[in-house]
Amino acid sequence: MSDYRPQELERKWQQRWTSSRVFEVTEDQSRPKFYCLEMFAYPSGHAHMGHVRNYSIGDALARMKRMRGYNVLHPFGWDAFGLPAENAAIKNGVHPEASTRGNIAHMKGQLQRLGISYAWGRELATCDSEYYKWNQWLFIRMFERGLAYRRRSSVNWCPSCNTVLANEQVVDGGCWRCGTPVEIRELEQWFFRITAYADELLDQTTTLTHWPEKVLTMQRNWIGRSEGARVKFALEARIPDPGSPIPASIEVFTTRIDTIYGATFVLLAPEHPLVGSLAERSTDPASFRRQVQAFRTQDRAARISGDIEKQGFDTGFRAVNPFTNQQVPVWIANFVLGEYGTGAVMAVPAHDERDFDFARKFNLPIRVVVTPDGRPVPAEELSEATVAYGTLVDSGPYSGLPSAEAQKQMVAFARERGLGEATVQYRLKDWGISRQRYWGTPIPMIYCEKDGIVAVPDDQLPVVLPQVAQFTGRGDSPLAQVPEFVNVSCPKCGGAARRETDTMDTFVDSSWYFYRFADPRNDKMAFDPAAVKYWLPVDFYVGGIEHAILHLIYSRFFARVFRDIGMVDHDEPFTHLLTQGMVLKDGVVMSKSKGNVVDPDAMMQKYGADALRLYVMFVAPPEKEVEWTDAGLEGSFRFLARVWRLVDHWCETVGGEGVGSADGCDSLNAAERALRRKTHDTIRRVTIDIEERQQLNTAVSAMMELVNELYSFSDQTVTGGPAHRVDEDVDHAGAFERRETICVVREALETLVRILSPFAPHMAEEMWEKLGHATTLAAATWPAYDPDVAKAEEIVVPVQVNGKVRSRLTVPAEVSEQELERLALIDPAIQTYTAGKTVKKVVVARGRLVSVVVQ
RNA sequence: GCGGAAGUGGCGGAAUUGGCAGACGCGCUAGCCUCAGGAGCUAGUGGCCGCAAGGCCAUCGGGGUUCGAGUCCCCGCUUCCGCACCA
Repeated sequence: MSDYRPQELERKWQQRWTSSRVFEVTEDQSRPKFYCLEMFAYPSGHAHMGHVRNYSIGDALARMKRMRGYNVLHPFGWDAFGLPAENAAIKNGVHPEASTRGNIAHMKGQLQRLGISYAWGRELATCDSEYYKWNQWLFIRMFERGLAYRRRSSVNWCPSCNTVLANEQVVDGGCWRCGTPVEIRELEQWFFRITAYADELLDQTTTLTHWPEKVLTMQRNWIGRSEGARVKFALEARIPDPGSPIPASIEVFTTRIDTIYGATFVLLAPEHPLVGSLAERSTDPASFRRQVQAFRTQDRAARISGDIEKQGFDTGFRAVNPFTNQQVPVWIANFVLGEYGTGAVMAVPAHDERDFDFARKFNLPIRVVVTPDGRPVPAEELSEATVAYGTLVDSGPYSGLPSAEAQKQMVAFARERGLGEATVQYRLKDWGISRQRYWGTPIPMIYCEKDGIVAVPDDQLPVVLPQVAQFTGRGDSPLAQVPEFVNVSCPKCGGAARRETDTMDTFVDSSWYFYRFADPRNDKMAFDPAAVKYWLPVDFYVGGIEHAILHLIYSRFFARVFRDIGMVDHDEPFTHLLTQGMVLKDGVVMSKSKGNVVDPDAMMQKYGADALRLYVMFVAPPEKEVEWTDAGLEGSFRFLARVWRLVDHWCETVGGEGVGSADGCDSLNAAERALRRKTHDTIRRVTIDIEERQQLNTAVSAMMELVNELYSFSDQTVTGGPAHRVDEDVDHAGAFERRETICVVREALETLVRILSPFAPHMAEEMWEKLGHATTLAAATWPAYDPDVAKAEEIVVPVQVNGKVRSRLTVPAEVSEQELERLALIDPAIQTYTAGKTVKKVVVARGRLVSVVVQ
């Protein structure tokens, strides 16, 4: 008898897996491939429970699929560039490269102790020039195609991180990383034209049938397509014209052109390009500018704290509603967004809540032009805006038309007259990728006085990140401090030029790493298209919901870019997405600042990696949040110890080479048949739970049931089952004379060990060995389920009378419906309820239930 | 406000197509074993009534469909998540 001591045996099997290279793969055409991927890790220094859960889930699937005969690619890597390493450098002077390498080494050790079946031979880190060289290569391809471009723009600036943020990285008005309120700055920036793919990214969400609905919804909302029209409102010519000419009209964007007869004023965003000219020509330019400035500064800060009051002022200028030909006042309003649509809107107070509030506050006219039934309603009767579609009233020739039809005709009219046209607006904006930081991929561009913006020639890639000794945290790009980096000769004219000193957003790195895993050591190209064609798309991708927008939309964008430059032949990179829930402690996310972190290393030290893995999969379905409890982990440990004792008890008796089966035994007694049935039914349940449902918690439950059954079987079979043997240490081997018992138990144990191996691989290997197998379990075959064996011979069928269960019939599984009905009606317990009453109806659900209705 | 998901014992959670609600585990109770137990084994564990057999009530609340509803439909409540002045 030996006790379950996970630590030693886990080390043993980890070493064997490494030395036998069982998890390394090639493009084996003879087997179906399966690409199982967990989101790679930022090397923060320590793996946390979220990592443990993420990788345990992925590993269970990878190991199971491998045993099912798939050629499984299961790689891991490091999202190694990023701000924390650089901020640490500013604080304590350790170079980001050094701290990152150290963190990777430590975390890799942790993951190896967890026993995740990674193909470590394919490991990559994005901070290696062998990797980021291809970021640069791809950037240049995008530049050539107009998908990467440079422009001056207002950008989100985090004053704490001292760098720019993409729109996707601004959360509640603050930095996604540190929460500091975001400021607006004007900078020259590089952008990726993700909007060129907006429609495709939106439309193809419908093809992602194995993605969580929640993620698709979030992406759809983020892209935010809305169909409408741009319409020009002519500016009144009465504007005095000292100085520069100004546009003759204001273009507005609207989704409700059918309400244009109710457009009684025009609103401009404080950022609208026309504002300067209007100020200049206004009666009091100084006051005009002061008010605009107040709105501009107010905007961001106010948005963080929540609602802001609607404010605005009359510019004094007038525009003409092109449908009514009436003059309407032009106001500037703090709630109109400069970056959406045209930065100008036609205000229809009767049919838009915001415009209604604004009109009421400033006493502007309201006109009702759409009603549910086409009957006019006086504006005075409105207590709030009516936003719904209906029938037009007081709308000239369009009166009486339904909204939808009116929209069509009005757009057509506007187009004919050159007043406007149908257009589509997106909430999605181009992806700003310039970062004024050091620890990232240098943008491979050169600025020449003569030739302008010039790409670094391919044969000069990579542009290697230079060594920088001092990290000051000042707001400018650290690379600008390195003259030998900055000063280059122009690749075109050879004259003096300077390099771009910004680096790329690290989300660029993570947008295509899953392709690189297919061919990670290629030094001629980003990846061999043939290797990617074999492995991609990723069959199963596991990661946190926090990447629902950022990473997952950028990756879908990059897949299309690679497709359009001819390197991949699919549209979508991830077939099946599983977003695992967070691991909480005391109801909140574990974090150092809250002091509620449970350290995976400590848990592995105490209970072993297998128990930890099993626990995080058993505690709840993968996508749910879970609350960490030590007691739960102990329970999982106890279960493994229970399995251990069971196998320990039986192994000498039933062990042997080759996988055993009870197929040949045809003289099984009832207990043996029952155990076989449970064994095969467990295979069925666990297989479906992992492969089809990813419901890992119920897979574990099923195995626990089998173990419970094996214990009772042992108790029935021999005096002193495994329980007693612990203390008595008696050799019972001689007690088993029945060959059938040995066959059935062996089949059950070999099944159990194999289906448990995706969850507790080390212990499963050890038990597999104890059962007499010389080859590694990691490469063993998943047990086959025999439906005939799993089928019960006898079933218990409940019988209801008027909806309440009154009796149970034990009948042969093959029993007919007629026979079931007959048996139910003659059952004494049922007859006590039917006596003296009329049986109105009997419903038989074959194999499930009999329902008798009496009156 | 808009959009999404979900409400089941003391707790985490089960329940194929509408078919025995509460699998499995945690916790708790009792017994056995033990020098000891934070080990192991056995049994019990939704509520109420009952000595018992058994009965009644129970899946957020209220209606409905059905022989039969946690599951389907309608109304309402609550919670969580995402977006949020996007015209």
